[in-house]
Amino acid sequence: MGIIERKEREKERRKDEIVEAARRVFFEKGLVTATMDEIAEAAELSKATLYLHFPSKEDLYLAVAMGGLRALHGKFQEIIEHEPSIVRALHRMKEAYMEFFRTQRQYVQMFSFLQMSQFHKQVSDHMRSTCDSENDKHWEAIIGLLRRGVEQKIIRDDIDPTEMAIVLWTNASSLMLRADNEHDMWKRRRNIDLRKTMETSFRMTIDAILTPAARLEYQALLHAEHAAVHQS
Amino acid sequence: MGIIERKEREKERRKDEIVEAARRVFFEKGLVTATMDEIAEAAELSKATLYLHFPSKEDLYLAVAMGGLRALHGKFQEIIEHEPSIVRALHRMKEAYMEFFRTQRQYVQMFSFLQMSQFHKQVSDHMRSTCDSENDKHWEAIIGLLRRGVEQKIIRDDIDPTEMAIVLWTNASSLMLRADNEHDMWKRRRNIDLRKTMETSFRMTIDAILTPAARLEYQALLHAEHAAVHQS
DNA sequence: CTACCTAATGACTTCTAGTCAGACAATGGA
DNA sequence: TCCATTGTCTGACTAGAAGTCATTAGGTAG
Repeated sequence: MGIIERKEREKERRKDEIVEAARRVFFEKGLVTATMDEIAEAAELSKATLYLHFPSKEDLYLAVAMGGLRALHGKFQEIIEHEPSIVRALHRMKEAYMEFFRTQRQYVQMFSFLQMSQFHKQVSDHMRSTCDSENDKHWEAIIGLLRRGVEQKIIRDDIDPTEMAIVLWTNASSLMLRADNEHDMWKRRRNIDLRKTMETSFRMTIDAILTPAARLEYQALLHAEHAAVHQS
Repeated sequence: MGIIERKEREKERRKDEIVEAARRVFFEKGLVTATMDEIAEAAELSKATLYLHFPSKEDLYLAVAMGGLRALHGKFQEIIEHEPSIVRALHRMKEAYMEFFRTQRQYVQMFSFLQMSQFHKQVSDHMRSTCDSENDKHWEAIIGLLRRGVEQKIIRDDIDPTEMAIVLWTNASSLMLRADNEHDMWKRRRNIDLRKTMETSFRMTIDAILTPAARLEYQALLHAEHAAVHQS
């Protein structure tokens, strides 16, 4: 009869509206300072209605974070599917990663929250498993790419693709978080640019896992880009 | 007259008692779930008394975390001062680091909290600057060691000691946090031991920053240790 | 027109961080 | 010995926000 489906759709849309309102409020105030009343006001709904759709503030926060993760994952997927060169794909994923957080800084803290299990006091099992499967997709994509790299002899065969995916992603995230919090402090006190430190760290890791031939390709790529930047 | 000094001492001791009680409660329940009433009970004081000594729950939490950081820093300092070989010092610091968090897992989340600025809603300026100077000491120690490494041609001279200190510490911390949260998940789903991943990541980074001669020393050290473990 | 179902809400409860006026205890002087 | 002072401590309180629920409103089917 179609009415049920329409209601389903409307319910989903309502949920999305709430998440979008929550995103705005959380972006501005962060998890702790933002209140459900403020989010309700931003969504032009009553607080009780929010609780019809999300069982807790933390669930709502995670829904916002998952939206961000999906967006970033989409960019990665796009690169993985369309870039034939694995070396270039890794490089472009790093660029996309930097760009994503440069333009949407607030996701840095949100993604880090996923790791802070002691703050997950009220997260529902349903949301937990949603996060889980979303995360799994993300890991699968990166691990798959590295695995292909090993098969194609781009990446050394004594490297475990899964381990290396964890190392790359975890290191990038944590340096990004530090940059988000302490960028000015390091610049001021010790004249360190944490953005550059991230680049250094990434480059070092990639250098360490590539086969000699691939390393040459990577260095040529960096060199070309360097030249291009200095030309413009 | 000595009485003032005695009062000072008693006040300090009282503060320490509160921190110790808080540590027990925070270790058991984490920042969010633990309540000031519980901590007051554990300290055998009223809640109002806690607030005479610490202006907020977060301040108290950070005081506990700083106690942990001081303890770890002490172990590092000990190694730095007494171990003449920089390669061995780095290795022993890694061991001390792993051991510290193996025996006191709860500090993993606590240290990570330092980076989650969005949760610092009520931290006093005084505590902020205490953390700051405590952190600074810690960084100075690691950076100093790496700088000596460069001077002694143990570490490659194109490495910036400050940058590398940040990379080493940040990467270790973030993998430790992931291991704390997701160890079982990775073991179960993909048969990955995150402890080993941490070792791999550390070894790779050290390998990448040492000069060729020092790298031989490092590999010999790992080899000897490996043999010793297999013998016992 | 009525019965029903779902979405929505205002008013409510509960919990906990943080406050404050006043009790209590130790010191020091008369 | 007694009083004044100072600093420590606490029970009872307030404020604010998460989460709940009985009730209302609006659309749908018979």
